[in-house]
Amino acid sequence: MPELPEVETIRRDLAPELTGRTILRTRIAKPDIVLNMSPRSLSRRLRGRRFDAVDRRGKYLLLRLDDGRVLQVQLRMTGRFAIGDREPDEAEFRHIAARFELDDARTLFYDDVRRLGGFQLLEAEEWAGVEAGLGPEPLEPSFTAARLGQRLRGRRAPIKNALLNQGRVAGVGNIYASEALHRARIDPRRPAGDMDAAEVGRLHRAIRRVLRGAIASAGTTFRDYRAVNGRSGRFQNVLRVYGKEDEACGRCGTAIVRVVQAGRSSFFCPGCQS
DNA sequence: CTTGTACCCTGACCGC
DNA sequence: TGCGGTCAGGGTACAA
Repeated sequence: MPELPEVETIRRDLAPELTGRTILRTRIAKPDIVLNMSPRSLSRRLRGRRFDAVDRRGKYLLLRLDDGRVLQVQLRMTGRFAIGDREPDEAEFRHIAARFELDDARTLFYDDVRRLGGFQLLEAEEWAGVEAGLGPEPLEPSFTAARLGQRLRGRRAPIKNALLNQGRVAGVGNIYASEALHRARIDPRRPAGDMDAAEVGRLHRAIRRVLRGAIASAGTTFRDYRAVNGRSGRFQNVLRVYGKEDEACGRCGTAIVRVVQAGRSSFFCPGCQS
């Protein structure tokens, strides 16, 4: 799925379009994308509701409704949105799973090839419970190097795995974990709790730089990710290790290697990441 | 508590 | 052209 920068890009695309709009009708084409109730029940509860705000927390997109409930969206690997007054380009959006008809004669379309993503309509307290399990938001001022160090203290798991754990830090996924570790010159296999303060400091900086840079580039389109209405990101042009197995490290020239950690690919430079 | 594995689902790609 | 294996920006339910 989209990681934090991709979800943030989608949030910025959707916020001005949805805020203040009312949902006239919801049509669910693929029932398994509604995660905590029946599609009928979701449609019934959304009818007549207005979007008050479009927020993000970690990789969750939060469509806040005027009845205080939150329509929580997880895009996982292949979730996408389009909005318009007609069906989106069929070549790009061929697995439309949900349609939300709005009061301005347009429709919000949700497309998801693999259907790993989906929607949950939550009461405010239910969302608060989910949110309580998430780690700090890495671009907030409250996310300091000391806070990161405290979140990693005592962890024996490899640092790469710890970064993917949303309860440690929210929003970092497989691409940006590898990219941040390369910029911080830290081996992804290092036990998370073993790093000294200087290393944690470098990692903290690197996480923020990478995520900010990726937002400024409207995300990374490595494969499936698209912003609203099919726009690609540009951060793939400046990746340093992700997907670059056997290519020369831009910093030291050593060949980038790929290893598997927790079932996911990690890319790093054995020459300058220790 | 931790850590690893299986699984959800479809499609693209590679070697045979 | 087909077939099987592998892999994919994610996360959860289990078992050990």
